[in-house]
Amino acid sequence: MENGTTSSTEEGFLSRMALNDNKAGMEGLDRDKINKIIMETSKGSRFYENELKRELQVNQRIEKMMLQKAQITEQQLKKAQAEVERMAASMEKSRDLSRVIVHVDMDAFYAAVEMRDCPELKDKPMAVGSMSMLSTSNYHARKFGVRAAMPGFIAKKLCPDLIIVPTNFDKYRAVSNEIREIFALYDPHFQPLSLDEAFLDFTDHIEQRKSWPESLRTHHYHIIKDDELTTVPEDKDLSPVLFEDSPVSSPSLPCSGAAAGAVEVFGTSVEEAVREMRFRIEQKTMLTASAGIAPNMMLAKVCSDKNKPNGQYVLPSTREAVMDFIQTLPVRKIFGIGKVSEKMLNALGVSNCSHLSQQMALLSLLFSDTSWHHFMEVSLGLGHTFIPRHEERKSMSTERTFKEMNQTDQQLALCKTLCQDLAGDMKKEGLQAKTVTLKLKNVNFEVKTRAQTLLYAISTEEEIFAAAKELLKTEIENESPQPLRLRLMGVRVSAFVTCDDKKPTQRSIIGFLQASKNECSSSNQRAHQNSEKQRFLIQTRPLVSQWSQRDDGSAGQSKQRQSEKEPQQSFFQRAHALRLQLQTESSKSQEEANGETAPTSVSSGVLTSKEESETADPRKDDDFINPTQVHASTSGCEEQKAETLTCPVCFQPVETTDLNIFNRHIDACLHGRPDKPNRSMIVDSDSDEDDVENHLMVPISNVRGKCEVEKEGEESWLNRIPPQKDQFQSVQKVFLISEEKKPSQQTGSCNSKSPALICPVCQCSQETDDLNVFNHHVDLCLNQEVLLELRRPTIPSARNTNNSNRDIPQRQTSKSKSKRQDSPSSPPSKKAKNIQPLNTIDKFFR
DNA sequence: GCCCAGTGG
DNA sequence: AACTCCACTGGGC
Repeated sequence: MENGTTSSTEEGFLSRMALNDNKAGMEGLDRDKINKIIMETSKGSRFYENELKRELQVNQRIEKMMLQKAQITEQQLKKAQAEVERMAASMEKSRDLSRVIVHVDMDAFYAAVEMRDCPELKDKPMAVGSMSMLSTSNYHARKFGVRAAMPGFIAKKLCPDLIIVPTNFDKYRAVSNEIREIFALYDPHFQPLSLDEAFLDFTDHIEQRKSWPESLRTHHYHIIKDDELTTVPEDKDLSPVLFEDSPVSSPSLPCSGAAAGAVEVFGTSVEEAVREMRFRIEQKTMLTASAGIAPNMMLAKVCSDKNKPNGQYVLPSTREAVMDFIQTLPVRKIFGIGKVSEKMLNALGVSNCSHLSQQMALLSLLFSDTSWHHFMEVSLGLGHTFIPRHEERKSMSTERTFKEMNQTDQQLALCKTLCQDLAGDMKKEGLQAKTVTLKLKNVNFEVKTRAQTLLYAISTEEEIFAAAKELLKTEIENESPQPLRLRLMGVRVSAFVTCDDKKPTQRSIIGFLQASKNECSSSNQRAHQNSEKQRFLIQTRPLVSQWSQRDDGSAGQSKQRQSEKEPQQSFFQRAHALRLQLQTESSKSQEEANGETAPTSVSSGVLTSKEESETADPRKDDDFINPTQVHASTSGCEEQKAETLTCPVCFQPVETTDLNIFNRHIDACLHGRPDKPNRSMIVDSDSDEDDVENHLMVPISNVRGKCEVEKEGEESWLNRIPPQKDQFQSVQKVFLISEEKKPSQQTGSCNSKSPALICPVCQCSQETDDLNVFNHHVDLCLNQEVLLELRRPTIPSARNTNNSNRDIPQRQTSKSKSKRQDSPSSPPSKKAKNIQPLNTIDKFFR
């Protein structure tokens, strides 16, 4: 704790190479001895030299930071302290202790699987991997300092008797599927982090479990017979104890002798439920798992490590328990704080979480807003209280390490092979990408990446290689006349644009609702399937609102927003932005009513031969918004009277200019007449999330210069928002473009079966798979919880102060940024009691 | 959009 | 003699 991995600085530096014993089963090792062996084994290698270099860079970073620290004035610190306290208070208000989050983690997973399948290994130190890298080790080996992410040859030095078993991922995947089946029994929306761990939300299960009869909580012991699991709870004995020094599996169970008919009855508490889950995992796979139970994900993750292996730890859902727990927690235990961050924090005298809160003012001046906000949450024991749903992958890559390769032809050939592999993988998932990135590592372990974004999406080996080859050639030329001396090459693709229905991957409502603009809208795809009529492609442009920006990973800020493409907005961003928009509009509706914002006329304008010819172009797949299209589509618009708005549900004009009223009408339509065919139902009786999305989008478009267009019996709305008039700089466009794509490009559908739906606002599970009903519920939640808060007039103005500058003198800037970030819960709180749910949303957005 | 660095499994 | 592969995030430019 005191000097974690930095103890071996007697060697000079290289703390980054020292043993990281921050892992279960590695307590009380002779670190100095182990580090000595590690260093001696590594010294002089190119790898070591490179690590030395990187260590130096980190040290320079720290020096720079200390210099900054030295320049901080008392006054600045004071001011920062005030800000920190304000922030802490507002975060405190967001504390939600009502959820029961569980993190499950298999014990030494790969190693355990191998030991199970080869019992001779059970008593021996073993690891899974190769001489160059280990994936994991058993607890026996950990005593020697052998651990995951350590090269095998070093491990062998530490433990000459170590047995290294090659990885067998197919086997691990199979076991993983087995345990996931069990996870799903407790939370169908569990979130896997890797093959062997997952987050589960037990809240609902616990609630239901209360009324379960004993029979539902009774489980049989299984035994092994002829290499097969049977459920006969008799005779034989099964002792899947993998770790000699770990408590006998489930100490509370009647031990394995398992008298005839051995059963175990589990209680109704959380602990019992989790114990039951672990019991089932063990019975099914003969492998043990550990679990952490806590009110949020951050804490649950830490807790699962607490009683590893084969144990569990409950952190009571009280503020006191949480705060006590957090105080002594080493910062390195926090997910996201690795060796570099730890070292930087250590340099500031911060090694555990109580230091974290003590030094928060200082940290707020030295770290980025995102960083110190995260620190702050950690120090308060806050974390995500609901589990985000699985999202679409963002990139796909393949890379290979090899002996020095310096021949150009070899390098090109390898590059081609990589592209081939990658194209194969992309095909499996039906992906098309626009960005190709080449990764190179030279023999000195220096890594370079070179990327190129194309105007259109690609997927074949030839296409990828064409881009990768150019990147590679450039690097070769840059190096010439010296040869490029490589030890690794990789190719990655990203900026995906397709959506394929071959893989009905289990996606959450959020995932479904996520609009990747470049994707074919599946509702439209379905529209094509369902009606042989001309297709419509509804295109959206990103809504850029301050708040919604936070969603895309909190960082990218403008990264994605600035680019004209890939908005990747979540359903929530949209809903949020919609409310924002409605709110603004509502307050301005008077002015607008007098025609100042004459609706920009847009019309189907349709599709002209030009369009049609464009569809033949592969680029068309991008569905990018082409100004000429926009323009073309404005030709035949009919302006609608300012006094009426057309309801996208019932298609009736609503005589109002008050957008709140209008919005209520829409809600009423959805709610009061769920059976009435609405737009989404027309498009697709299978009603998927994109339809919901469209429902949400349409009113937005109507809000501003609305213009209804009729085309072949289907309505759509097009509009343009003059950005200069939009105080949020929110832009929402819906374009109507005729599509004549080849069927093969259109048939994609992002799945259709709705999973059980959980409202991201109130987090209640909604007993419906009707997305209109669900949407209505979300609408209500948003209305109640968000709209009210959004009415506060201070929010929009924060936008203008959006310079990101983290120098200390610019504290002001940083503050306004942070103010913006926590604005949902900052002071002006006549709605104080509404703050809680808002912060939940806030979390969601991160 | 490009690139590097950090993190975790 | 020998230090992976993959995905993602954040920040600087």
